Amino acid sequence: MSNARKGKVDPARSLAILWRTREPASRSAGPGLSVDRIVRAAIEIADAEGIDALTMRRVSEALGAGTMSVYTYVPGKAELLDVMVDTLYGEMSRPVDVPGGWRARLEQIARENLRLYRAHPWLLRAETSRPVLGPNLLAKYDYELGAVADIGLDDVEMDAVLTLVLGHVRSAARAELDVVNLERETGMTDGQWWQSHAPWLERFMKSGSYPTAARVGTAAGEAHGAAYGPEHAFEFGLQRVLDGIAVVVADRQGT
Amino acid sequence: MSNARKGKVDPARSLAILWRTREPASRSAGPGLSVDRIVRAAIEIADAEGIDALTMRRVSEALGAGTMSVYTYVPGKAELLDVMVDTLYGEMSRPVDVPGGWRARLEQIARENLRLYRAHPWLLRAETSRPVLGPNLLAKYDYELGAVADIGLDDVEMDAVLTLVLGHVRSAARAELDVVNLERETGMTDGQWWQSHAPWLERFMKSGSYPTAARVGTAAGEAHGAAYGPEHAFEFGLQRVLDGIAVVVADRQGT
DNA sequence: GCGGGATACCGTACCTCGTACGGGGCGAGC
DNA sequence: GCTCGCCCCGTACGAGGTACGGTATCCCGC
Repeated sequence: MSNARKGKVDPARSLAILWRTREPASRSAGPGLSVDRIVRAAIEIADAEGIDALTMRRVSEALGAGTMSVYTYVPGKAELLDVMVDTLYGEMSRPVDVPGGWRARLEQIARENLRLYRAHPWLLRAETSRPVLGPNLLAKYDYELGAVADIGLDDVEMDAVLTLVLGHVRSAARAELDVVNLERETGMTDGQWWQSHAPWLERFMKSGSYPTAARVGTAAGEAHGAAYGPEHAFEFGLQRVLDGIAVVVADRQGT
Repeated sequence: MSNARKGKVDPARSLAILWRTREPASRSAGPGLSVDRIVRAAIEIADAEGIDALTMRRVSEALGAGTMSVYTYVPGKAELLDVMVDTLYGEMSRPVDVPGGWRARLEQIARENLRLYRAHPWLLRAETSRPVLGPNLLAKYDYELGAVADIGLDDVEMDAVLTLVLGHVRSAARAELDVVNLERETGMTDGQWWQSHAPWLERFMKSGSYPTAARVGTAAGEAHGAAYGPEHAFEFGLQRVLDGIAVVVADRQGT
C-alpha cells in the first residue's frame, strides 16, 4: 500500500550502478552474484508474478543466495528498480529507416513503447518522473527525439511533442493493463463485470439522475465487451494526438 | 513498496459504503465514529502528509480511536480509498454555462480536473482503472460527457474523447506533482537538480553518443529551470489534443 | 427498573517486507 | 603462511494491514 517506489531515492547511488562504474570481480565462493544476474532475476520475477511479488527475499531466493547478499551489489530496492527500468529501455527496438516522415516515426515509437509496457506491465509502476539517467534511457531519448528533428520545431517543442506522445502511450497502457489485471484478479472479463453491475447501475440510471452517463456508459460498456476498448482508446487517442501535432508542424513549416 | 492499492478489492463491499446503504446510528459512547468522519480524517491526512503517511493506525489516531475501530465502518483500506476518491469527485465544480462551445467546455473540464489533482496529489495514486461506481463518479462522468454531447459524435466517440482528455490531464498532473515531490524530498529544485547532474551528463553528452539528447535535453532543462515546464507540458498537450479532437468534430459535422 | 441482546469499540498478535548490523569465510598479495 | 579485504548471510527490528476475541455501552421489552 505504498507506491512501487518509496520516498528515499538517492540518484547518485543509482547512477554508479547504472553506468556500472564499479563491477566487482566474482571471486569468492557462493552463488557468484552480480548486478546483471540480480537484475535479470528481478525482471523475470516481475514479469512472471507482478511487481508486488518482487521482494528482496524472492530475488535472493531465485538466485540461491541469502536474503542480504543482494545488498552487496545493490544499495536497496529503489536502486534495483532503477536498473531494471534502464535495462528494459536497452532492449527496445530502434529502427533507423522508417518511411513516412515524422508521423510514421512517432507512430512507430508509440507502438514500440506500448509493446514494452505490454511485455513488462510492472514498468508502469516502476517509472518515476524525474528519470533515472541511465545509458539506455539517454539512448532512448536521443533516438526518439530524432523522430521529430528537422521538421521545423524548436528544441523545447521537440521535447514537448515527445512528452505528449509518450504520455498518451502510458495512459493507454495503464488502462489496458488494468483491464487485464482485473480480469485475472476477479476471474471476470470486463464484459462480465459490466453485466454484473448492470442491475445496480440501472437502478440509478433509470432514476434519471445521470441520463448521458447511462446512455454513453452502456454504449461504451458494450463496445468494451466486444473486445475493443483499451486497444481502441490507444489508437483513437494516438491519431488525435498526431493530428494535433500536425497542426503545429504545418504551422512551423509555414504551410 | 506496493501500489497505493493492493490487489484484493471487492467492488460490492465498496458500493455499499459509497452509496451509504447502511449508516449505523452513533449510539454508544466513545469517539462517535462514522464513515464520513473517517473519510474526512483520512483525506486530511493524505492531503497534509501524503498517501504514504495514510495508515489505518494514523487515521484512528487522528480520530482519537483505537486502531481497529475504523474497521467497524470500513472493511479495509482499499475500500476507504474508494470512498475518499468518490468524495473528492463530489467536490468538483460543474458550471453549466460555459461559453465557447465544446472546446471551451473541455478546457474547463481539463482545468478543473488538474485543480483537483493539485489539491489532492494522492488522488493520482488512489485511482484505479475500473472505476469505483460511486454516486459522485457517476455525476462527474455524466457532467463531463455533456461537454461533448450534441456535436455530432456517437456514444463511443464521446467516451473516447473524454478518456483522451482526462488521460492527458492525469499524465500532466503526474509529471507536475512528481517535480514538486522531488523538490521537497531532495530539497533541490528541478533546476538545481539538472545543474548538479550537468557535469555527469556532459561527460557522456560530449562523447557524441547522444547528440540530440544533449542539445534538446539542455534546452528543455533550462526551460524547466525557468519555472516553465510541467505547466507548459499541460497547456501544450491540451491544445494539441483539442486540435486533434477538432479534426474529428469537423469531420462529423460535415464541414 | 431491570435483564438481555445487539452493536460500537479496541488490545493483542500475526504475517509480510525492507533493511541495519555484525560476523564468518574465502582469495590474493606480501 | 598470514593478514587484509571483500563477498556472503543469519538474525532481528520496525512498520503496516488486519484477524480474532473480547469489553463496554445503550436500547428494548417487560
